[in-house]
Amino acid sequence: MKRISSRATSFDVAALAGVSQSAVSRAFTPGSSIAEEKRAKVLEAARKLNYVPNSIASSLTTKRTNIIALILGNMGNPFYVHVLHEFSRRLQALGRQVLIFTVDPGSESDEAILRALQYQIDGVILTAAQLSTRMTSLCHDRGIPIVLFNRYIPGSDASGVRCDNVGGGRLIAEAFLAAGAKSFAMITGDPKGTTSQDRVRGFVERLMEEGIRRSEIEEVGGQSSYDGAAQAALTLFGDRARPRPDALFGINDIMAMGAVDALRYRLGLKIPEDLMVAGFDDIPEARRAPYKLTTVRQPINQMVEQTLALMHLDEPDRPIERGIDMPLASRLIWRSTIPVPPAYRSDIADDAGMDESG
Amino acid sequence: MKRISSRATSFDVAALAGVSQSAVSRAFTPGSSIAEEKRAKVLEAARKLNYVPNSIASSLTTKRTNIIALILGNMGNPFYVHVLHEFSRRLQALGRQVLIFTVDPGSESDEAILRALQYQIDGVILTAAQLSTRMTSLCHDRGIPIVLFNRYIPGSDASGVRCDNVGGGRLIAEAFLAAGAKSFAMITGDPKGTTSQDRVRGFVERLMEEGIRRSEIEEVGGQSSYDGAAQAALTLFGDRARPRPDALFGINDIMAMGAVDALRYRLGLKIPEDLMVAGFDDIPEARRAPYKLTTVRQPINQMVEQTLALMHLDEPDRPIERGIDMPLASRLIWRSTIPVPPAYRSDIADDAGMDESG
DNA sequence: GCAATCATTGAATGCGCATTCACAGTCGCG
DNA sequence: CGCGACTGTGAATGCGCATTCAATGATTGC
Repeated sequence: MKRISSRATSFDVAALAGVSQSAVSRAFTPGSSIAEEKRAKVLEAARKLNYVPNSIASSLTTKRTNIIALILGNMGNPFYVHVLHEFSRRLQALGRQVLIFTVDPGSESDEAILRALQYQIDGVILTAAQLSTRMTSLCHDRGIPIVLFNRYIPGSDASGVRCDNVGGGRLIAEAFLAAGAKSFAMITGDPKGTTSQDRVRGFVERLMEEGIRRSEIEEVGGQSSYDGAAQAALTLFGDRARPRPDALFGINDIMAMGAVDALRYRLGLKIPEDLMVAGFDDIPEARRAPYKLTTVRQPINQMVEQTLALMHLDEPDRPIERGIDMPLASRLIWRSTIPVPPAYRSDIADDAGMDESG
Repeated sequence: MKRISSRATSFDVAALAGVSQSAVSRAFTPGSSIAEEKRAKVLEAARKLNYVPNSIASSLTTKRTNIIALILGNMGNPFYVHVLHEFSRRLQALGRQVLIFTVDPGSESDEAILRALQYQIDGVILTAAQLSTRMTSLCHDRGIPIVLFNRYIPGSDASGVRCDNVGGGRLIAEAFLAAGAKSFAMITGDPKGTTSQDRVRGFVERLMEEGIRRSEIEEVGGQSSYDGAAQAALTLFGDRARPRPDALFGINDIMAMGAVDALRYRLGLKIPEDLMVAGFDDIPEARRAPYKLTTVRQPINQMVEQTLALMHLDEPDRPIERGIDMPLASRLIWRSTIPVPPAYRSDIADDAGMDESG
């Protein structure tokens, strides 16, 4: 059995193939000037030696690692898992690698970004975490694009990609109103996050247009999780003495699901008969039989594409766009947690799941 | 506003601090020989220049990148999401970075491993994907440990970490029998995976000990997903003409959940009255109110620790253990999809969720 | 048929850092 | 008071590769 040298270098391959090291490098670099015959010889030698090019070494000279840092702030929310999956797929297809960092929901991402910078990453995608201006400029000074996913930071240099959360909130208010709701409640998430704020704002805004006062809309904040929302639902609806609102907006699907389960199984309420509920995101779980959640669909694939476009990985020298924020349109998915008013009958979700075009 | 040089190098820092480049390197290397006073001077200069050490460059000399490749074969199963999260947390705490690769469930991981090797990763963790012997030796020849998570490959040099799936399958058979079940069915997953095979084996083995013949145990394979299992459940139970088995084993929780929903909402069956169901894994979703799934808990944290131990990241020169496979004990979590027999009353899950000790 | 162009090629260089080596002080101990 | 044992230090080197540069032979155009 042939003893194979572990970690052969381009020089080893060059020696075996009887060519220069430059030639080996060229053989593995698409588009470089090398005779097809010679390239074949090099590849053959490389195969014999189990040679694997060292990307780390090459990135020393090229200044590109093809690594993208993905910072995840809330893996407990399936929405972000879905996002991770989508980014992973797309970036792999583009020949990029994904370096993962998980941080506690809503906490600072500074440490993670610092670590990422040490690895000379080509870009940063940030979900559900705070971003300091110091880190933003640290990245931008180095020509590293940083994109906020599903959030934006007012006044920040960092660009962001998100859907129209205000509009989405309005859609939900609209749906509740159309279904005849008169009194309203919300379970909100991270109060520092613009995502939650905007959804609330759109929702409230629309209701106020109908003459409902803000003070009449009950609100409870919770941990941005299934359990947090279940807890919040109990504090909102557990008190039998108070009149019960007849519509509940869960600020995202996973929280809406937590609320739905608490309402049904702990308080014995019927949805939508006793109470209508809506979520936001349209995660795959939202359409499962126990939930059939009426919700607003985020155009994940569009958002992912937009994010990649903002990073313009193919033109690394292009100056980074600062502070871009182009909200994408979202749309309402009618299912079963709000009675469907006649005018909307044709909109009922066929439930092919989250669709590709968004 | 001070114009900050982008990407200062250790030489820049050295110049500003009035020391040699070696000193800068030492200042950032814990445990190296440098006077505290000088280190402080270096760090001060580094701060002024926004210097971030280049891990890529340093790994060229140290031969360690502190990057671990994590190959995920089935992100649709929350179990693996949980696993990813756990690895991410642990590895970050150990000062390692996680490079993610997603591959289609059950497909070859060769391409992903090859990409990982280019980045000179320090180790590979593989979940729910196939592994060729060629890749195994490619890694091992380079001294890179590769650990299979939640599976093993008979005859492979790669070590694996998993729970006692055979024993877990037996626990479930046991539970069904204790609850008085007489006829049985299974929805199985990836037929190539030892995990599914072993669970089936233990389950069938235990039933056969009670005189039940293998041919009497109905089995349908499905896509290893919620939807795949829902589909499988309909083919198993949709035929009203045949006698209905009174116990169904879903090979993992996400599939059991898909089956439960299909049985309840499509076929109108009551669980556990008409039919008992069990899953496997004990994912966080399993304990939610609509499911309350009786299942076998995998000791995730133990498994993660075991995996890290097998990679002995702190002793990179230690030879790699080949073909290690030490199944960890699993245990049954009683919830509501199997009627709890009197003898087991004290075992009912308090449902604090997946616990830390496993 | 000859000069000008072009496609290939290898030697040399540098990317940013850790590490080795030799050397200058310091200290301890007899 | 003196010599070995240490500690701290900087110059020099090399990690594995891409790239530049100059040189070569091949090809084209006229």
